[in-house]
Parts: sequence; C-alpha cells; structure tokens
Amino acid sequence: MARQAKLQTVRDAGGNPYAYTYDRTHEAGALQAKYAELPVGTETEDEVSVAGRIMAMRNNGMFIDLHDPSGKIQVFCHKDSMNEDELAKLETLDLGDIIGAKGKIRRTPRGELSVRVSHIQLLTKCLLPLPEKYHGLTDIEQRYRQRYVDLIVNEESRDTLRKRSLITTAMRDYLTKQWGGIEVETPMLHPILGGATAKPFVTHHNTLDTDFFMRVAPELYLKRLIVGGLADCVFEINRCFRNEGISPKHNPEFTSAELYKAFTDVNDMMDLTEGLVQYIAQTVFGTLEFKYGDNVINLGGKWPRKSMCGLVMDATGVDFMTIFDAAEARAAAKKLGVHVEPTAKWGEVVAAVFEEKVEDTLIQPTHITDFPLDISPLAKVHRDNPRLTERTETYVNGWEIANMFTELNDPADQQARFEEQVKAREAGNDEAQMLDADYVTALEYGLPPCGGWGLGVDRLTMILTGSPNIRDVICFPTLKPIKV
RNA sequence: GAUCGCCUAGCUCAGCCGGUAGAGCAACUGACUUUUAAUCAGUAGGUCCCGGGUUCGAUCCCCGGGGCGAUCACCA
Repeated sequence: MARQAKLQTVRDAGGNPYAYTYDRTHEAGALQAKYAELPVGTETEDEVSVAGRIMAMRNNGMFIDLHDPSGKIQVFCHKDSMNEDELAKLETLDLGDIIGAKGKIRRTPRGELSVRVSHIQLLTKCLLPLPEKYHGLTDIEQRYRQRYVDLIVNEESRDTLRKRSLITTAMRDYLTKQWGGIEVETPMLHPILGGATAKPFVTHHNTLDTDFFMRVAPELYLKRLIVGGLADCVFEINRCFRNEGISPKHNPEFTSAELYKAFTDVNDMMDLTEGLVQYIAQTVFGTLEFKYGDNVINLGGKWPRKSMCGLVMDATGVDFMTIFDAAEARAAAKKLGVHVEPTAKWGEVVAAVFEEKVEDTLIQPTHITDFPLDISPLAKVHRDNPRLTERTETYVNGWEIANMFTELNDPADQQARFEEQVKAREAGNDEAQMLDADYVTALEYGLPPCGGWGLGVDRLTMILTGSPNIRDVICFPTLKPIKV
C-alpha cells in the first residue's frame, strides 16, 4: 500500500492522519536520562507517552525507532500488549511518519530502552520517502536546498545549527551581563550607504518611491544611539547584506554582532573579544581548544597584540613605518610581489602586503593593531601616530573574525574622512562609503569617547563547530534558484 | 566573473572502447513478534540535468544552456 492509500485507510477508520495535538508525557532524551540505570531485561509499570518521527522499523513494525529533537527511543509493538485495532494501525505506518505512542517503559534483553506500546497513533503522515538510512543525504546541493530533509536525517546538521543557537544565546548573555549592553535593532533599509566598505544590495520602496540600500553594517545607527544616551552600551546581533561573491567563507547575508560602549577604547574592545569568545567556548563547548581542519586552535589566555606594520616587517623585512611616500610604498610592495593599484595610498599598500604575506599565518588568535588611517574612515586617529588609527582586527584560523576601534568622534575629522570616501567613490570605487551628513550632525551633538566592536557570528560558529563551509552554519544559505 | 570537476531510480552509488541502464537501501507482495543498517523470497521502479549536433545507434563524443562544488578574483 502506498503512502496516500494508507492515509486514506486511516481516514476511513475514523482517524485523522493530521492530528491536532498529542498528549506527550516525555521527550525521548528525558526518558533516556531518567532510565539510564534501568537494568537490561527489566520491565516496569511506568506509563509514558512519546511522540516523534519513525526513523526505522524492524520485524514487521514490532520495533520502531522513534526520533524527536531530544533523542531517540525504541517503540516496541508486541501483540501481547496491543489489541487487534492497535496492531492493525501498524499496517498504515511508514518510515518518516510522525506518531505518538503510549505504554510502559522497559529495557529489552538487548539493552535498548523501549516503550512497550499499548496505544499508538499516527499524528502526521509523511508522504515522501526519506533518504537512505545508512548513507543519509550527502548531496550537498540538496542538503542546502531542502534543509528540512537534511535535518531529518543528518545528526551533524542538527547539531551544528543547535550549537549556533547556543552560541548566540551565550553571546547575548555575555554582552548583556558582563558589558551592560542593551540589545537594539536598527534599520536594515538604509538611504545612505555607510558603516563598512562593501558593495550593497539596492531595493526600492514603492509608496516612498525611493531606493534603499540593504545595510552593509549597522555601525552608524548604533553610534547615534550612544549619542542619544539610550544606554552607555548598545549591541545588535543581526543580518548584514553584501552584494559580493559567494565562497566557503562568504554568504551574501551574514550575521554580525556589533557593540558600542561609551568611555571605553580599542584596548577594552580587545578584552571584550577575548572574554566573549572564551566565555562562549567554555559555556557551549566546555573547552578552549578547537580542531579546525589540520589546525588545533587554542583560544585560551591573553591573545597577542601585534601591530600590522610590525608583522609585515617580520614577514617581509620591510618596515613600512619608515616609508612616508605612497609611491615609495607601492614600489616596495611590487618588490615583494604584491600587486597594488597605481593609485593605492600608503595604508592601502600596507594592508595589501599584510593580507598577502601575513594573514594566512594567523592561525592562533591574534589582535592586529594600529590599522592605517587610509583604510579606516570611522576610526579615531592613533593617539601616538597620525598615520595610524586605534583600530584592531582579530584573526583566528587565518580569518578576520572581529574588528574594533576607538570610535572617531570629532565631527570635523569625520566630515573630512567622508569626503575622502566620496572622492574614492567618484573615482569609481563602488565600495566606498557615502557622506552621511546626518551622522556628522549627530557627532556635532557629541559622541562620548567610545569603543566599538564587531564580530562575524558565522565565522566564529564555523571555527567552534569545525564547519568547513559557511553554509553549514546558516539554516538557509543563499542559493541560485534553478531556472527551468 | 574566470578555470577545473560533478549531475544516472526516492537516497547512496556502479555503468568498459559509443551498442539502448544496474546494485544496495527505501517502496510493493509474502514469511517471520525480542530487533539494532533486522533477516529471507519475490515484484516494481529511469526525461541518465536540459536543448541541439555527429553517428546506423549517444548516459558515453561535440556545441550551447542550467545547477552544484573546489580554486582564483572580490570580500567579512
């Protein structure tokens, strides 16, 4: 009998193949824990009811593996415990059906905790066959396109996405309790592109007849909240959108955490990065050591803080701090085999050399401090050097996972930096930011000394869960629709 | 966007030199009420990603298209 026919059989017998509810007493995981000590071969008089999806059936339906999100329990359908009507229901069940089962707890002679069923009920018919039980669903495309099927059959997928949820929960706890932050939500639709150097998505509001950019970063709005004194510390964990290439490390929509706290600076933000990541690692995973590919990453202790130019010098022997002329810097880069645009500024050259020669080597957590002014339009000038800013990026596993700075709060300086961005934009750089005059106005009202911080939630999750592709840590990653 | 690779039954995969498609699991029929990827016997199941071309004949060779993956570019 096919699934549709069985569904009809259930209806004909007066049942509902799509039940309204079910009175479940226990989740599978709770039973496994409660009866962990129940000896092999023991029968009990403890009545329970469970509900979940049929993932395997053996011996003509006598043994059913019932899975729910908490775990698995065997359902034992023996004729001595079931009347004829109940036994007949077994005929209508298929792999994948969601059922409820009621009966007494026992542990079989083979050691499997089971419910000796007296009453069984189809709760939701599954009309499509499940992927093969042994190999599961391995086709990577189908796993992402039909995540629901992937989740039904692949424990690792469920585990990774659950871990992600635990990670963001721990993150909220830490930012709220340890840093006194309040979580806020700022616009996704931005009239002006700002907060990061990136290509945007453009969308349109009909009744306003206005184009908006999907935000590339929430930064400028969050700092406006600090200006307003909504709180001394605000944070947001939410989506950003960048219209750029897709890769194992890039999804067009990704989740960033950003935090701003008055009366702190970049040094405090480095403490935040370490404290947060270590807190998450400990509370969610109970360890500070993580395997990723061939690397073992140790998140413990104080992470080294090294200046970008210093690391570039270590790697190449070239001290860019002694080079003041952009042309000279470009020549030095060329000598090192690093390609830079003929118009590249000193800071852009340094960053290019850093990315080429240093980035991949930063497997263990490292704070890269003292970013060049040229590539940091929203960061405050370094208190000791006008060519640098108080900006740090944190690298783990060769990836940038966090970016932080002492926020630029001098409106005149910010105005000038925006104008530089506008010039770059007019010169054809479609990633350059726009002049946000209202943001400058906000700074004119006064942004207190302020540290700001952002972290890539997806990448952190990849590292902590050992996921090789960013899509593994996103429930529904961006895919190209299939054209017919 | 570029290069390389992949796409065969619901799922996991074979398929030789171009001769007209196979297995395991799932399904269906039957046996079996203490199984653990249950077992045993049998049955059925295909737009070989799509569209052209070459050929007597194309899953296979060629061209175009689609989707996915890896690497690169861009970037977080």
